Amino acid sequence: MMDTKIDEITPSEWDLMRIVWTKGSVQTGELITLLQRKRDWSDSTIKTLLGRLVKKGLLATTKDGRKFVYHATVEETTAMDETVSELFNHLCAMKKGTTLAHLLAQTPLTKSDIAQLQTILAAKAQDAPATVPCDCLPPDPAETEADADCQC
Amino acid sequence: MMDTKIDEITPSEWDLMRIVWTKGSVQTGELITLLQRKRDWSDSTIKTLLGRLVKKGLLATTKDGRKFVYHATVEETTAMDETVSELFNHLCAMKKGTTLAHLLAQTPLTKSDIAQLQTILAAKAQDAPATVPCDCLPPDPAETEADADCQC
DNA sequence: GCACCTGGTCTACATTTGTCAACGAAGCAA
DNA sequence: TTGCTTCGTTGACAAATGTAGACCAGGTGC
Repeated sequence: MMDTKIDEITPSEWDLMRIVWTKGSVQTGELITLLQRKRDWSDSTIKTLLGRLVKKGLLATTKDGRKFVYHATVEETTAMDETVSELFNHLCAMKKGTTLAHLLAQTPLTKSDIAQLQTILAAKAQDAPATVPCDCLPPDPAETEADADCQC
Repeated sequence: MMDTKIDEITPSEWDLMRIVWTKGSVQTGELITLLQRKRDWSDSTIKTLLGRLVKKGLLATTKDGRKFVYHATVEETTAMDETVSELFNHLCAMKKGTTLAHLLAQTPLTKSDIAQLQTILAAKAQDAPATVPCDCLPPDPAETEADADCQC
């Protein structure tokens, strides 16, 4: 049961995937044309990437005559969510709030996106803690629950 | 002019950096002790990573007697902001809102983080657009501003 | 029917990342 | 002072990534 490792999409692969997601399904030729408007890659390079994505299980193919038609096996939003969550997991818990603020400020959002975010925040505000401790230092097995060293 | 490529911190390096950021400055020994509580790495591995981080310009050293004391050359929040922004830059503009919602929902935030985010959203709500178009397809040079194909 | 495209597969090679072991110099402890 | 410990430096090697050429097979145009 080939579990697609969504969180291992490389930067180059994102460019490919985005085209596939947006078009729904594509054939090599079209993909190459589109991608070459953005990236200065040779046909070969794109074909290689395509092959690797199929091997990784992120793209699947169906035969159309003798050609392949590629389509994504995961939703774009799922991939985005997982990738972003994965990154956040590696960051200091205490500073995520600030980072999110930075991110929100610079991301173009629609009115309805904003409304949705506001709803979520309002709900979280209910039982939000006063502090979220830094989790950058691995816990000392020989230490009682007092986060001795963290200078955050 | 050695510009530190913040956005090229590898997962392993994040673990190292977080300790340095949190402690302010560390010596090899302490760093190794702390990291080994979390990662099953040999001393060698950690020393190599340390060396690479110095070479990348993310860590700087000052001599304390004959040992080195390592300290970060960029702030943790700066690194977090840049890395996260960088990732977001590769994602579909139209779907960022949903991804942010997902992220906000699952990230522990303090009351003041939430308040800050709410302020930002309130401000953005003022002149937020009704839609943010998908930017996954590279623009066709021969096409007039009509995003013909985007099925988003 | 033959020459050409188009697209799939293989091989290739440099760089980066994940992991280490080995070596050498500088202190500290006895 | 002699040896153990600590730390910095090198070299190494496998896997992943970025990038591309070569080659082969099935259609298409004429």
